[in-house]
Amino acid sequence: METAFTIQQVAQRTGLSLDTLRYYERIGLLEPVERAPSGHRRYTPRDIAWIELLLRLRDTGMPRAQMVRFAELRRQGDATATERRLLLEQHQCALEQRMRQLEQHMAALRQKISRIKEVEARRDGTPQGVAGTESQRTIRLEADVEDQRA
Amino acid sequence: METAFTIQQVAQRTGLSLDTLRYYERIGLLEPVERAPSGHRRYTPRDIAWIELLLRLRDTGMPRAQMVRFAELRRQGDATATERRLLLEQHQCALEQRMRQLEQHMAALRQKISRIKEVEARRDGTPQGVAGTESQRTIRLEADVEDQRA
DNA sequence: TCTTGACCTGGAGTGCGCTCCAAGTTTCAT
DNA sequence: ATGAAACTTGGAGCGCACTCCAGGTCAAGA
Repeated sequence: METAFTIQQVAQRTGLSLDTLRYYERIGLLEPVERAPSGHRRYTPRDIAWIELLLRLRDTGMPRAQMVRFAELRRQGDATATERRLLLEQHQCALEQRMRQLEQHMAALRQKISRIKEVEARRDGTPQGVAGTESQRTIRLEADVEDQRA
Repeated sequence: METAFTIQQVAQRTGLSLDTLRYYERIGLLEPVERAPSGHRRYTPRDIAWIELLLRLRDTGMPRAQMVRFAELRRQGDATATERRLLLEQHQCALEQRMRQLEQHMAALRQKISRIKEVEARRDGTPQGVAGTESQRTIRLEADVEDQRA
């Protein structure tokens, strides 16, 4: 009737370690998992789905406290649906903002890379006659580093 | 000739704390900063530019070891330009991948939110006659949570 | 001169998110 | 029946990235 998974199987499916799974339960991210008569944990597909959601939230930078809060709300059932939705929407906003910031960082990074390329070009492309000493070039061209004012 | 900033000023400009600035110097992210005769740190605009680059790298998730490596290369001057560029390009790739992953998480989040909205709609939109007990609804509708199988 | 505030150093402390360990069951294949 | 593998618990340990503290020096205005 109900498929049940061992902690090992869940670890494989989710990529979490056994220790981490138990740890998440300890800190309240997972509600206490069902047990076999032996005391071994038996995870339901629902548990797995929940873990997968948690991982998304974690990977998108949701603070631990917020995740615990979300887990608590979930335990209280559908009555808290709106509150949970608001929490997720808030997180969504934060994530959007974060992504915009990353875009900006990316642009700056691209710029930095092309500045370094210029340095490389000057270095490789101006081999007038014989090779000058390394130190001369080193001193002359290091300017790229401080080019970063913007 | 050369503008110099106190640690306080740099903290304000960069958003880092005094302690963090000193800490970065200790672990080699910043090369030893110039000192006033008194022993107080005097940061140059170049230092600030470097810190700003570091912050970008940090905020885009570059591992600390890689940042230290990058700092070391920079100290060695233009001779290491290519190596530095490769390092940045590698980081850029990692960042692109990360951003794609975030997009996916974002999509999943949107889906999750609309599922919760359905729950809310069922709850609010089916007030046939009188209000039923809270507990009844709670049990019936909690399905949304395990809907997360994909 | 005195005091206040900015700065210095070395080192200890913190919170997060695991990760590892020891000592003791339980399960399972042979 | 036996031994290895899987599981349990409570608690200690770890790496990161700061953050705080004590005890001292330095700078500048009343």
